[in-house]
Order: sequence, then C-alpha cells, then structure tokens
Amino acid sequence: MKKWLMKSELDVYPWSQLVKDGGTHWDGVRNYQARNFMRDDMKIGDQILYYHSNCKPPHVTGVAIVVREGYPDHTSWDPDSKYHDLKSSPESPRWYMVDIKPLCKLNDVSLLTMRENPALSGMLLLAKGQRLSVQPVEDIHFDVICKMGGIDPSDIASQFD
DNA sequence: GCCAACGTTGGC
DNA sequence: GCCAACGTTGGC
Repeated sequence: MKKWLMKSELDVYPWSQLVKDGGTHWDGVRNYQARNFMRDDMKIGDQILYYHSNCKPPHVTGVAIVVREGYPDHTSWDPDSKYHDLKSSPESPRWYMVDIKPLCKLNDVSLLTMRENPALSGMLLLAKGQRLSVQPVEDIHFDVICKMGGIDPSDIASQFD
C-alpha cells in the first residue's frame, strides 16, 4: 500500500468540506505527472496526507483514503467547467481523477515544522520549487507526519474496513 | 528539437 | 503582493 500527499487550497476545498461531503472525486488536476499517479498508481486503500496550500501557514491537516481508482475526469470535456480542455473527450480522455474519503483528522502540521524535522529531510514536498499537487510519500515520512499530528499511524489503518 | 514567452503554483 | 520555479506552448 502506497502513501500519497494531495494539495488543496484552503479557500477552494478545505478538509472541512471533504468531511462535510463524506468524500469527493479529485477533479481538476491538469498536470501530467499528477495525472499519471492518479491514473496508474493510486490504489484503493492507499492513504493520503491532506495538505492545505496557499494559506498561512501551509499545513497537513488530515489523512484521506483512496476509495476509487483512476477514471476519466469528466470536467475536462465539460464546456461549462473552468477545467475544460478542448483536447479531452469522453472517447479520448486526457485527464483522470480518483475518489477519496476523509479517514482521520490530524492536528495541523505546518510546513515550517516539517522543514525543521530532520526525519523528513529528502521529502519531495520540501524540495525547492516543487509544486506537484499529487505526489508520492515515503512510508517513513508518512508515519513521522502522523505522529507530529498526534496520531499513531498504526491506529489509522484499523479505521478502514 | 530548441528555446523564448507565457501562465501557474505556492511559499514567503 | 511579489517573485522564483516550473510546465506548456508555439514559432522557427
């Protein structure tokens, strides 16, 4: 089972909204690398660090889980969507998404405290200039961040049936 | 196939 | 609000 991190702008789709909705489809990703992760690599049961970007301070705020694997992002051929892409169609979809559900709230773990933790050195999120909105996370980094957020990672797994 | 111009991300 | 880093586009 792999671990991931997904970014959402705090004022666009916060964790609280994910909880309110009981889960969501992760539409609107228009980056090929992120798309490939969703289309090819994210599997049901994979756990996701939910990250709030574009806020002060940016932070990880919870753990979500993949409940449906990659399938075409229908907003890509919807002319009324702000994510509309003329080069995508139902017959030849260019963009993909997964479905996720909230699994477990963490105490917010700020980007700064992550930067300051030597156990997280080398983490992709902390790399200079990185801006992938869907990215893989190493198991050990995942566990460290959960603990920083006040949760024992072995307790999270048992919450999913 | 190169690369300049442009648009976006996202921390600060 | 600024701007560095990055990805994409399109002329050549």
